[in-house]
Amino acid sequence: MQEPTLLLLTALADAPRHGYALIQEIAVISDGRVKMRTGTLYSALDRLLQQGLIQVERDEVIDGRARRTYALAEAGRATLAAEADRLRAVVAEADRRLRTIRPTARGALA
Amino acid sequence: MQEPTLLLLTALADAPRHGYALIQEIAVISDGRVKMRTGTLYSALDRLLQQGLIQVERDEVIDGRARRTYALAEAGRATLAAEADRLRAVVAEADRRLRTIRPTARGALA
DNA sequence: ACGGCATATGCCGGTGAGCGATATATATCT
DNA sequence: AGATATATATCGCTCACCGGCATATGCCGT
Repeated sequence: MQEPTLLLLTALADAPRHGYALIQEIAVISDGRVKMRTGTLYSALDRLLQQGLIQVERDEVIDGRARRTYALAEAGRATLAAEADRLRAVVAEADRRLRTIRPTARGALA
Repeated sequence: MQEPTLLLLTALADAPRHGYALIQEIAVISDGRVKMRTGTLYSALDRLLQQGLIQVERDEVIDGRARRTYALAEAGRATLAAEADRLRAVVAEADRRLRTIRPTARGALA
């Protein structure tokens, strides 16, 4: 799973949201660093629907504009939790190794 | 940055290693879940060299077999640290949201 | 009245990482 | 002799991501 997908599932974890709201939510989550393009968003939503990780919550028309709201499915919830666990482990390992004194690297302290 | 790349940089964070050793080290880091293919490995190493994130530590011949050892460059160390920070934040956010009671989801408590 | 911005969804083509397969070569173990 | 481990390298396919484009409405400022 790549980061845009991870961010999408994360953005849906606490509440259902529609496409445009997801773009804004992801900007907030990533502290403004990630501005997801609609090409990425809607193709990812299609894919995640296909995989059963998310589901369509409802279709509405607000002020003449179509709005489709997506919700995280149970499978998506489980997938996100598993992915978070895996990444947490890798990040912890990276931190541990970055703090290690490097035995043979040029210019190492030891 | 995708996960194989993250794992490669992590595997080089504590000590320089050659290609084949990296495959094994990544299997250890990922608790046996990731068996990196040589196609992924060597093309990634080429790319990371190109980007200046890693460097060639030395070339040797051990028991008649060529062996090229790679080391994490300073830029790679910084990149890995930054990536770890970013991922840690996203994972924390995912955890927080997964623990949140969902306001409007079907069957939600509230 | 008109331009620009925000809201909102959707498609299309290019790029590039990842991956499976394949090739090559040596040493060791059975 | 054959299988397994060590070790590097290349090739072509696929697919997620991304930039760009298209479409449409509502709102705000001038």
